[in-house]
Amino acid sequence: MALKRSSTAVQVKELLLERILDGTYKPGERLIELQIAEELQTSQAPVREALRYLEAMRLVETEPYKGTRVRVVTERELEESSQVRSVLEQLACELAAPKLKGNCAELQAEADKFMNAARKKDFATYSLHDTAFHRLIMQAADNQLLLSIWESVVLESRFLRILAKIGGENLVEFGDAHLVVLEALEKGDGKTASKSMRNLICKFHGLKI
Amino acid sequence: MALKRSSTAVQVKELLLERILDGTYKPGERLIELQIAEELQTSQAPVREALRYLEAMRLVETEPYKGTRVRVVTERELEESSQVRSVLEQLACELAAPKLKGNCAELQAEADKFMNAARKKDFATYSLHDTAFHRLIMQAADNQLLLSIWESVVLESRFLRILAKIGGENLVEFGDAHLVVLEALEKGDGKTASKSMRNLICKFHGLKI
DNA sequence: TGATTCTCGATTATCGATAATCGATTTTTA
DNA sequence: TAAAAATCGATTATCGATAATCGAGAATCA
Repeated sequence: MALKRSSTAVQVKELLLERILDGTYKPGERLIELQIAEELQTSQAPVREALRYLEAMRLVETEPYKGTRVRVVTERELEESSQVRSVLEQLACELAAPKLKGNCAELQAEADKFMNAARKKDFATYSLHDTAFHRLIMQAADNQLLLSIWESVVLESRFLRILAKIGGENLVEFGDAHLVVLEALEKGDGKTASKSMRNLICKFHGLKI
Repeated sequence: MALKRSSTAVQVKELLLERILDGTYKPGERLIELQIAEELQTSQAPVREALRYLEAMRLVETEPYKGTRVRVVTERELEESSQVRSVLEQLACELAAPKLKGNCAELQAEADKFMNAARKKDFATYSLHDTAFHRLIMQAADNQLLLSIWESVVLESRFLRILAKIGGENLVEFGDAHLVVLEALEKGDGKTASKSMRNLICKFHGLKI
């Protein structure tokens, strides 16, 4: 029963992470150590450690004596992360295909949910299940490093911004493209799945490759 | 002239990083905060922050109240990192090809050096220039995220361990495989370069894909 | 004896205080 | 008056001290 407690620093990290992702802290906003420490009834040291984690995750930037800010992700960086994501997911499809052959019930369930949301133009729900769909594939690939890099890249390319770019009109089309991947995986055809996945990410994220 | 000072924590991080990579600290070895602090004439706090950086880089592992150890990279994880590396470099070749078309002098220089080392079975020199060769391509891809992930993955898959697996006998063959990539890049043929690169990494790192 | 509890030194986790630095504002100076 | 210097509040960087916890061995007990 490895229920491990976690240090204050880790808890602070989790909280700050959540707040950065849900937009409580906006891009560019300063994170003031003593303010956070006081709010969370702790001291400066654990907060600083938490910020070092987030810095390594590229979610915040720190300059000596100037403090820490939520990183502003530029359009260019968003493109960069989509490029990287496309090959990470391509690899995941190849690796996951054998395991998912004839075993795609969970994937199908998520696909149903995001297709439903797509028809209703419900971005939030769409995003939730789309991400879950992709994460299932990443997990099935059974490569810890791949998964952990993917998680951090997905954080970087805040999904909602990508969806905004795709636009409500194309949401169904975008969802449909996922079904091709799903079919290929169901058949265990990693080659097709990985190609389709890469195309889907590149196409809808506006990459030319 | 952005010569920025760096905090004690960053300096400590750099030092520990160096020592982990050059083997001063062996895998599994404990890093004791107050010991390091005393050695470096600083206090515990900056050392802890440095360890948080290294933790996020997956170079060390920390358990609450048990301390921090240099991570032991298993054979399995080495494979995982090679898989990831193969697609990162594949992408880099695609992206870098236009820029490197007819502009591969630097790459050629590194290739000459590692081929020379390969013939002499000089692992250390080989490793140096092989890494430089790959890094030039990664840099030419002009994607900061890709580069930074690649750097961390390369750290993870300590190169010398990979080379040991390849063995002195095959070093020349391994080096030769790089020349195919080089030729394709020189022609600006990203498709061929990226395929050859992926094959080369997979084949010599013992992956089946 | 074999298992359990207790004790203790080592180490990590956290805190509160102080030093160093920043940026903005005010004051001084030429 | 415009530039330079001094000042000041806010914040980060670092330190030293203390609390919490761990692991290993000693002591205890059945």
